[in-house]
Amino acid sequence: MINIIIPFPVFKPLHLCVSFSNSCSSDVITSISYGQKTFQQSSSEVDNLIFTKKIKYELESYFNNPGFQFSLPCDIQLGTPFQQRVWQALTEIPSGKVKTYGELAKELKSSARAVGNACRRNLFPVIIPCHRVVSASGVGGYAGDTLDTQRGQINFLQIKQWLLAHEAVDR
DNA sequence: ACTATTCCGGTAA
DNA sequence: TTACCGGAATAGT
Repeated sequence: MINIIIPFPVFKPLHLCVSFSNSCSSDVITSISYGQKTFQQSSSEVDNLIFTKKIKYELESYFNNPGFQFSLPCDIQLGTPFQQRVWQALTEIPSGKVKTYGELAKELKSSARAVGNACRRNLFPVIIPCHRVVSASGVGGYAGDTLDTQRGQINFLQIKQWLLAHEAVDR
């Protein structure tokens, strides 16, 4: 498995850690997580330069142009069958638009709460845009944070808000 | 027994 | 009428 680190705009010590592996001759991203600088960037001899460049290129493109469409392969099968359905649906929400947990639930014939769960478990934040799902009354949660509860140093809701503002969603 | 929810009824300003 | 609480309903882990 290979990790690459990409700085996240605005939120100073914040980075995106992208992990990928090469399973039978094709590269797939296996997870993306938020971290603060101190992370180790693993440089393997087998490091696929082409793929790491593509990851960097696509993320930088998105940060420069919110309408950029990702084509990076994610190993969506790492999720449960239900999570796979939700994550797939997320990829179909275009930049600049949002859906509520309830709306998505209706489309998937599930419940708002279950959809929220699947979003919370999203292994590929930013490129699978779980930030485009909001609550009926407000903004909803992000990375486990809600309006009431915050886990680490940063309140990840600010990041969700930033992503939405970046995509020119008014709310 | 937890959730990144939502809807409806009651109450108060 | 609007705003704000409580509680039940809900589906997946």
